[in-house]
Amino acid sequence: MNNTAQLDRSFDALAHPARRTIVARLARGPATVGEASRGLSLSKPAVTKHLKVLEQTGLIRRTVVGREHRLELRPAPLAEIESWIERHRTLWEAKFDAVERHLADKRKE
Amino acid sequence: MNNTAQLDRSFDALAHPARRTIVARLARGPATVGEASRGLSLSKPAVTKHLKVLEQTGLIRRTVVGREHRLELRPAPLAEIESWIERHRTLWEAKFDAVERHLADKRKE
DNA sequence: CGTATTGTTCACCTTAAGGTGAACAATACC
DNA sequence: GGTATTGTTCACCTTAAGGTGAACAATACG
Repeated sequence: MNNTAQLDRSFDALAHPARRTIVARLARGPATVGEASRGLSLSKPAVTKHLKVLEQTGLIRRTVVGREHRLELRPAPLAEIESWIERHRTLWEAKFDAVERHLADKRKE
Repeated sequence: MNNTAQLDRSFDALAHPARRTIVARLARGPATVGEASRGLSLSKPAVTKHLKVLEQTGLIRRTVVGREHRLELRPAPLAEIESWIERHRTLWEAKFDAVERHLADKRKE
């Protein structure tokens, strides 16, 4: 459940703006390579590499149909990241609230 | 609201297991550099560099008290990441559900 | 068949990330 | 004052990430 290596890859995959753009587009629905990378001013090899990262991370899936590659988002890694963050953020908030309460108690004295 | 550069830095900061470990510890409450990095088998310069990344990303804050540096988590970047992911994941789920409903409708025909 | 389209692979380059040991700085302690 | 502790800075090394143009592969289209 605490798969460090997978989280490494997921965070890393989303650290690049081009890859986040692609993910954001695929969140709107499947697309081909050309569609998913339109407007990113990147060479084709660069796009290919970014897609490979996303694919190996498990963030996207590819189906070759004719000469096009149809890409679709796989949200499981997103959910994993969200869960990791949510866990630690709320833990921190709990601690913080405890301190707040403690200070409030002291003010009452 | 859509601060790409900040998201770049935040995702990147959390992509390294050592930095995630430090963040996880600080979620339990403040700690010194030594405490926060205990058990990570890393040289001191390496720890210093990781802390610098976390600090510049805004994920931690440092208060020098005597010869110790007291570190505390700043959860805002975590919240930003969580929000980005949540937005796109739910968008995808909405699309997915729409397809599911469409298929269900077709099965009824 | 010839050619346009979609995308990958190849060979390469440059930069930055992550790591180290050694030296330094500042505070604490006896 | 001398020394231990806490942490950073310095100088360096190695590897991987990200980028490119050129060539290739496979399908589509006239």
